Amino acid sequence: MHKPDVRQELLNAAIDFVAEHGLADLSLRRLATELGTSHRMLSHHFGSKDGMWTAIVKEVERRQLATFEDLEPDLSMSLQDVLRMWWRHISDPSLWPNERLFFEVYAQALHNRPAMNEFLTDVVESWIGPSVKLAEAMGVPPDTATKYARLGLAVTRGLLLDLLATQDRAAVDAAMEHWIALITD
Amino acid sequence: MHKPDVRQELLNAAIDFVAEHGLADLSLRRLATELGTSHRMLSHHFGSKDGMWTAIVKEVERRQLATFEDLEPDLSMSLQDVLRMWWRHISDPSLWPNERLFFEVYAQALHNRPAMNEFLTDVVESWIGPSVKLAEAMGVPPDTATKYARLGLAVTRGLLLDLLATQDRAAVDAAMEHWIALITD
DNA sequence: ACGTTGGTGTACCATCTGGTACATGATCAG
DNA sequence: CTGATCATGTACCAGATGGTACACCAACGT
Repeated sequence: MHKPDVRQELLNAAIDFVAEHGLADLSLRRLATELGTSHRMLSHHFGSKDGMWTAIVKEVERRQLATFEDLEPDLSMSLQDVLRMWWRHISDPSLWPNERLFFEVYAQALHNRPAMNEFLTDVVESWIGPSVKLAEAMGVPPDTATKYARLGLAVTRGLLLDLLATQDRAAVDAAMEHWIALITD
Repeated sequence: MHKPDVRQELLNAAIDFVAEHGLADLSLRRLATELGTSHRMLSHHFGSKDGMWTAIVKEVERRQLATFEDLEPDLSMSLQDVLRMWWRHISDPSLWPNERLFFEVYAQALHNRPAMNEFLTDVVESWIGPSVKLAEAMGVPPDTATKYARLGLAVTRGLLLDLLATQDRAAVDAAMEHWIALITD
């Protein structure tokens, strides 16, 4: 264990905590205590409080993009089934803390919080790109895919917000099923 | 000017400020300074800091619901035009600060912030209800309206998030137009 | 005229905040 | 072994925070 990369371990633990409890009004000292270390260590490894938040935000961005990599597009599946698989994957309760954190960072970035300025620049494009690519791989014409991608992203995020707030799995799943039926009639 | 209801005036001014600048990591003293008063006054009129945030959140909820009242459903219009009018209304830049604040409160409520616990209970239902009522008034069958309402809410909020982040009016409007075409084909 | 009520200002408190100077200890290269 | 590097711990700082005690004053009912 020469280099356990303590910084990375601290970062992972920190994200787990803020994903569960939020990052608003969170002090370095409180976070450090929750992580079993001291605020002195967080300052040391991340430079400052802003450095800490910046690192967290970057990791949140990275995890968001990684969501796509977890998905293996099986070309033998129907388009409907790929969409269903995608929704089942992204709406899994194990991802809820990450998604709560995603929306919190999103909202704070909308208010020009210092550490989150760059978050918005790719928050839409970085999803539309892979979506279109996936759709094209499934045989959807490029212009059609582009037309649906932005709307599909809105549906996904809107229904996620709904699910996180109401936890009404049946109703939200039904709405997604309705969406899938609408675009693959 | 016997009772200018200084509390309500302070609350309105406070909401204008937090809508523009966010409420995370905002201290009573900073807010008071921005409002031209002292933190002593905010404590006096709202009881405590939590009382202040609670009052703000309740007002945000109230304003959200009031969005529907601004809309006059003209039964001579086509369903498409009503939807377009609704989107033009709710996506107007003058409402952006309120909507940024709405999403910030939403995100913080997802993390069980003390003053925002009750925010989530009606955040979906309170929109679906009026939506269904409006759709029925336009002649849409009740079960169809219910089926579309939840999905339509997700589309609206998802595209609002997109618009607030990218400010790409043309692309987001096109996506909404695509949605309207999908459900009114 | 008088007392009451309630908005406002001043001043203070204990606590917490982010940051840092300094010391200690562990690991590793030479 | 020795020196260097880096993670960690202790202790402190100046500033900000939420809250509050107290005094003051204007408006009001009587």
